[in-house]
Amino acid sequence: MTLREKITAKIEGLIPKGTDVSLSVPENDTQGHYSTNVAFKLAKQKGVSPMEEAEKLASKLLESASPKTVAKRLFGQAELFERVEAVTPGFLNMWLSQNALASELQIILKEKKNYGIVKSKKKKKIQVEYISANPTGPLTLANGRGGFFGDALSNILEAAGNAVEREYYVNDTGNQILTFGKSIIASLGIIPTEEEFYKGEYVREWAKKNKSFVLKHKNNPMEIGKRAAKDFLRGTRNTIEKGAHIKFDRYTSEDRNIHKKGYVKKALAVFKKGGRVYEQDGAVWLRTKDFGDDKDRVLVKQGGEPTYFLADAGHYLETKERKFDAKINILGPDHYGYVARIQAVAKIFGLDSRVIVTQTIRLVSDGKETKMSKRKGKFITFEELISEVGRDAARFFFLMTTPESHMDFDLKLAKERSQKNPVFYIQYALVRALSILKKSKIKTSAKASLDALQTDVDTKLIRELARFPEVIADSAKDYKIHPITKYASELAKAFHNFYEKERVAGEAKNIAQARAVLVSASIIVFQNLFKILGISAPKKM
RNA sequence: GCCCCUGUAGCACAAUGGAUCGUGCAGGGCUCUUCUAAGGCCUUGAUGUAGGUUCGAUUCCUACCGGGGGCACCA
Repeated sequence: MTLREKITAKIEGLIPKGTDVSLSVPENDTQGHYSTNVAFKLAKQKGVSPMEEAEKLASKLLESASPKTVAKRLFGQAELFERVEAVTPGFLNMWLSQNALASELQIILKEKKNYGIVKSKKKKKIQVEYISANPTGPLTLANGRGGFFGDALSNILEAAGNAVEREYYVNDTGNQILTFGKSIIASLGIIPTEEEFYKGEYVREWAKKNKSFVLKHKNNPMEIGKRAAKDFLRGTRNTIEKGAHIKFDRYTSEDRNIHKKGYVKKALAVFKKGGRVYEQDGAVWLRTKDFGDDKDRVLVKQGGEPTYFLADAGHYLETKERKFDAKINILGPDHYGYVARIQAVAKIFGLDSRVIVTQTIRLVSDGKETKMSKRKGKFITFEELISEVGRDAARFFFLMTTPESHMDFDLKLAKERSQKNPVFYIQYALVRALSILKKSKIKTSAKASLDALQTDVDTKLIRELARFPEVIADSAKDYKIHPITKYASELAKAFHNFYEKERVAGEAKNIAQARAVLVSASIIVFQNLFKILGISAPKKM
């Protein structure tokens, strides 16, 4: 039970059932360690003044604590609050007791790497799909953004007690691969180029490197496209896994896992059986309008060929049949138009589905916009970003923002700023913590008395540590990552402040031992935090 | 034209309908005899415009003015 849950439970016990109690952590300590606006809600229900309600609640909270206090003290525990105050116009501010805070440290020491992790009895099986870039070239920054987001989101959902599969869906067949193959042939001047061909430098490079293969199969562009796609996917996997430390459990092949396993036909059969399709102009359409889409969508083209959309439907059916409770799909902004139709499909299959659309990254250079285009080959690749600014800096930089923010990105500035990236500030805090324990040579004992942790700086650090499970829980609920990066900065700030203001080595024994516990707990939380964010936990810098 | 996202300080970003709008970078000033100064402390500076709802609006609603993206039998 987190501190927040303990407080919430206490308040809920004093008010009518069904009233939502929400707690906030004020930035200013004079407004309490935790604060609630529940008095406003109660006042509205009863038609009285919020201040009156807040005052009543404040005295009740203190009363409810006191009868048990004596008994609790006998067992070495004290009450939750040190102080509760009602403040105009009706806020209820609460300060935790030193004992309540200190006991949280013992929990951290006991749970170690499980601190902040929810042990769920009924795990939900969730598939998270991200990146899924076409294997027709290098990864873009937008791919990278989605990749970092998906990776961290998967970590968070796992921490919240779910079983997560991280999936990369590879479109390794169909029209795009055909076009890709043709583009390669055209890049050698064998056939004339066309508007929709891929024209990046990487296309020509691959063609040159594989010239004999291209010449041999110049009448079979699909073959060439598939071969090139395989090569690019290998490069992509290398960038993602080794370069960016983005993990995947499964690379699902559209060709092998979906088409060849019959899921495309199966999906169509389900649609037909459910009366969701009709024929028009020689094509087969799905009634996605029934589910809020702008228009109905084609499943089978005039020539009898399935659309990508139908293949994607097959993919969703596969996910459903593999017994997932939910699927989260993280798409780039260029796929926005796709959301309504794929959600329609999910609904038809009865798959709990959520689509998160990340917004564009606008590439700027010296204040001017540079257009990114994969087909024209004008873009900064994800790989370049990682090698220029480093993986931890790149990851943190992207995770700091909400997915729906439109970022302006300047590689030159990013390089300049990579040295000043907040991620180093946070990692440095861990390094300092490790250093303290190493230099002071004090053994951390879980049984050490923590009464000596009395200064505001000590208390502030404990409070930040105790927020960790709360932040993780909130993020999992909202599918948001950036609050965690913000929390990481705040925790690091509290630690650096502690480092400057208080000492461990050289203090009286009881203080040194208590602070050693505090430092150990900090190390545990930093390490758990870094694991979830996917950044490295350095031992020295 | 229709749909989605978005407008906060010089820059990049935060803010479950809550209190004096936060953080980093940049700018100005202080700070290493002490567990790593990649640190600490102080400081300058912002909600696109006009209405509305509310005890309370950066947040919700309307209009306007900007920015990005999407509107294929491509994905």
